[in-house]
Amino acid sequence: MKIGYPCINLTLPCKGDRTFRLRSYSEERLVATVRNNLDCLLDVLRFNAEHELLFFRITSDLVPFASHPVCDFDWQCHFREDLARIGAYIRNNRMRISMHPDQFTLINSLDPGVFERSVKELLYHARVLDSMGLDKSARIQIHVGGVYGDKSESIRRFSARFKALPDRVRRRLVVENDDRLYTVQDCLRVHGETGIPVLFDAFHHFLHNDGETAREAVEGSGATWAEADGLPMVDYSPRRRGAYRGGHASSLDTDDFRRFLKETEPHDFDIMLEIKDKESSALKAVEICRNDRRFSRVVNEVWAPPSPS
DNA sequence: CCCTGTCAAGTCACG
DNA sequence: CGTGACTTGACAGGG
Repeated sequence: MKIGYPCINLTLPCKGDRTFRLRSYSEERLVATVRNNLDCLLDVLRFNAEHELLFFRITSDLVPFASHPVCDFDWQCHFREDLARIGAYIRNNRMRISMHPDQFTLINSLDPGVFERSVKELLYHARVLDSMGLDKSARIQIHVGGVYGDKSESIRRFSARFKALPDRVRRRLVVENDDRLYTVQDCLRVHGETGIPVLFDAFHHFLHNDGETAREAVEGSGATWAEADGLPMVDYSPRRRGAYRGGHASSLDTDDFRRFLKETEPHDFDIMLEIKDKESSALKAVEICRNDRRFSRVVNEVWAPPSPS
């Protein structure tokens, strides 16, 4: 099990997700911003390595407007060495990486233009990971998309579109259950049609499910990951007490986290803590796993399949 | 320098 | 049919 947090670090002074307004786009502005973001990313990764946080989500804002028509700059070439250096650092420290394009990326959209823009956005994400020389355990997670009045048809459309995606995108894509439309069960149907691994989001599952326990959902989604895909990825946010819905709680509820770990034993996975205070909660999680012998997974050990005995 | 309206992109629920 | 939620900060223009 590796423990991580998404996109930004609140301890360090640098900001790794700097962007700017489309109106103020210029090549100089882009280069300066990407320069800043890459430098900061390496700082954050160093911080993570020092604190045994080996799972990290790289922000989609690393290269602002990378998939927008306004951007005709060859950032991959210009920043080749920086990207390669970051990738080497990730590999040397056995870090796990994910990326998560935002809600505008919809490969099952009825609108061909939306689909087209989504492919460009996915290609951008794949290029970031490719430029870093990361293997296919570095994943890009998206939701299934819209329902458009017919979920089965929309799942079929997702699957058909998926099969036609560029290989560099297809090999990294995973689907995540969302909080209103597609449950873990729905994602498993997508897996059945495409073979895509299913990323389990515990918070979304709590808000939207088909009656199965978190344990069952972890087992079902976990079985969709082949060895070359890397360990299953799980997103976890604390449920906010008293609020049925609402955003992520501001800090880790250690009791709830312990309960989740206990409930899902002995299944191993890498866990992303999507919590407002970022690395602060992730560090708490590392402490919990290290100091509590009741938990069977070993943090940051190289994973091996459970022995049959 | 401070204030504040607005920011690339989509979909669904709600009133 | 129009607006807000999703999630949230910070960019950038105007005073």
